[in-house]
Amino acid sequence: MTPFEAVAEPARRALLDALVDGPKPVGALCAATGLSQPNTSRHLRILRETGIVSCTADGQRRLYQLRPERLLELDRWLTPYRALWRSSLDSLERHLDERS
Amino acid sequence: MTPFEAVAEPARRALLDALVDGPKPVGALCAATGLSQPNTSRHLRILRETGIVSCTADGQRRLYQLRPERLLELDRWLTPYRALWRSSLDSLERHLDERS
DNA sequence: AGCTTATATAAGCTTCTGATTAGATATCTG
DNA sequence: CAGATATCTAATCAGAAGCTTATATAAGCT
Repeated sequence: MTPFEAVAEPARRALLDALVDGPKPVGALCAATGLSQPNTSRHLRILRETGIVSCTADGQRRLYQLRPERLLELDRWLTPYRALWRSSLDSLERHLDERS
Repeated sequence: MTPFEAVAEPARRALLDALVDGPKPVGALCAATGLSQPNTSRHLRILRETGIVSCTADGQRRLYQLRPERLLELDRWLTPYRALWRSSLDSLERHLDERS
């Protein structure tokens, strides 16, 4: 799965957002997102197979951790569009400047 | 539809990529992407309803144009992750520095 | 007006995706 | 070992999404 598709699902974005401040076990992710446990596991698996998170066993729990490198693909894809909206911001600024 | 979902579809990314260098009519977008005409129209409609492209009539054709502002949402969402992968790049650099 | 080109829409089909329920596996604790 | 806890997997189902074919609309041309 592409990172684009992985991140398109709101539940998965919620999981990722919950992982920004460090690794967490599945239970904590259920609590943070309100997803059912099986559903959490399913989405975590998708994220894991996409390479966006990794997981390490910790006794009876599994700690999930962000592996943000793959999100670089999103960032790279955005690059040409960034240039565009910068230029539209610029023209907005020019417009405002002209009016002031 | 969120920009995340809009951009998750490869066909729609292809359409957007084809629009980076300026507005184009539907026919040109079909040719550029290899999508069938009805399919192109369908995806363009989704992009239009999401606010990522706009369209203006030009005689019998319709010129589609990027409206990249909504993609800013993607960029903003990426922000915290950017910080993370920067720090992992930093630690990679430190690692390489130590070895040199 | 009649024909052609450009685009949009509708119907139908198939495939995919997400949620739930139930059950399996493994670890911990007493 | 028995029971409890944490997590994963499988089965099932409903709804969404994409593609194709066929048709409609509208603008241009002769």
